[in-house]
Amino acid sequence: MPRIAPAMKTAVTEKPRRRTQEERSDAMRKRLLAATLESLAEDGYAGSTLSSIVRRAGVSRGAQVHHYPNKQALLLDASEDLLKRTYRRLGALLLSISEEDNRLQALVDACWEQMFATPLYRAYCELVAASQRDEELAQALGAMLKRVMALFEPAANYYFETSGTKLRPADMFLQLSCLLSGLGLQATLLSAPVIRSQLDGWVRQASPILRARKGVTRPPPRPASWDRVLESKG
Amino acid sequence: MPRIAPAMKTAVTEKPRRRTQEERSDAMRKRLLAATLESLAEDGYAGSTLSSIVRRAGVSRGAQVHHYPNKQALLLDASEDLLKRTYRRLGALLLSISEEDNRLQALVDACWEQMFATPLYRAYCELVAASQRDEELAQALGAMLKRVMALFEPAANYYFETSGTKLRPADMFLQLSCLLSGLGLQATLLSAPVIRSQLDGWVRQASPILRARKGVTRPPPRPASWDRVLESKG
DNA sequence: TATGATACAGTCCAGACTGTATGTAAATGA
DNA sequence: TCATTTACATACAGTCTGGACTGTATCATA
Repeated sequence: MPRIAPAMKTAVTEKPRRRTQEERSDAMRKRLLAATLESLAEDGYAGSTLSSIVRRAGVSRGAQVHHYPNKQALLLDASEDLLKRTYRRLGALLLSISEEDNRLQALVDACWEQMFATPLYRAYCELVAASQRDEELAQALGAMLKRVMALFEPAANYYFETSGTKLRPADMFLQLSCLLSGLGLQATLLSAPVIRSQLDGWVRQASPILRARKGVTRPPPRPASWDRVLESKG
Repeated sequence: MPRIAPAMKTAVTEKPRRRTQEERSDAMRKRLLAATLESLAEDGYAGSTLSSIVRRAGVSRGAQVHHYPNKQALLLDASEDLLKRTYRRLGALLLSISEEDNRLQALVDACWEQMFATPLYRAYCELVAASQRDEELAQALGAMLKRVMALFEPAANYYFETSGTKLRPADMFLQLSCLLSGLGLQATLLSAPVIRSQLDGWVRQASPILRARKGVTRPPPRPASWDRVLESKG
């Protein structure tokens, strides 16, 4: 396989500016993690072999083994990356619905489209299934779930209030997340109308007891945990 | 490896009554299918190799290849078997709640414990995940889901009635099934109290609009499709 | 009972996967 | 600028998998 000669490289890119070691490592890890999550979503857990991942990332086998001593380490870090991506999406989502008038419907639709009907959620499903037989992975995912719930909970209670029930908004949205999980898992087996009707059904059923707080038109404050997780990377 | 000599075999069992070819085949297939579903639940899709399955079934590699030309065929038949088992469980479940006073709570609890918090559901999850990359399996599972829903729908409308909503009982229970799917998927990641509160939460929230029909104390009639699916086997 | 069909057992093999070992280029820092 | 560390590439070894193949026991039937 002919590789680009250094001379030619510089001739083309003009300024290949010598990258620092850390930059190189970060970029490489980023590529590997992205490729891993892609592979999990598309090829499944079993199909995500190290060979296929590095091929997808366009790097050599050696690069992977240099950054991750074994497959398990790569997948654990990929889970971590999955959490970060989820955080970012959820943050953007909560922010985007702040100025919707039908906030509940908007939230449900956005959650479905941006969180559950996505390749990232497919990757999550694969990891959850695999965690059944991988104690370490199970712990990582369990902690991850807790942290996401911990982020979502205050936001839910900030945006909404319940009436005529003992359930708090956070409980309702936990229910929603379970519902969306189930729908997402079987999305490819169910017809689009069935999914649509389930989403709308939940909204119709929840709206009498779940109201958007009046006067709250700004997104909730960023919780501290947010920054702790996203310290690195943009 | 010393195998039991035929003479010894007869001496021990006394009446080994020559089995007919069909009996032998059925018994063998039964063992293979049971082992396959077990393996799916315990070892996952990737871990369910032919070697591990035949080992679990206690038969030779040759037996499997004789009855199923390849792995795909075995898994497809295992999906079919999964459907049959689900049918039986659901039937028994619907029958068992016919004489409960708090029918809704009983149904939800029974569904969770007997349908979703089970190894069989784990096997289903593995198959669903795999169906993402196996068109044939996806079709089989999709058809299966439809048939189960078709069985459940009339039963739901038979036992229950809704009030104050456009949703029919069947819609409510489809929502329940999605909720339970999501809970089941992540059961090992969630704490028991969270699951419990979700189950109870749904009941509390659904009970105002979902009432058990008065006077209906007998199980729904067996639909015709039932017998078509369970024609063979007990 | 003889003969063909069916059911099952055990083995072999090509390919694939993971982990490791070794070699080369790039960056660091003294 | 040069030695040393870090980043990456390539080759290889050992293991496992699925499918093909061969041999044997059991059953159906004429």
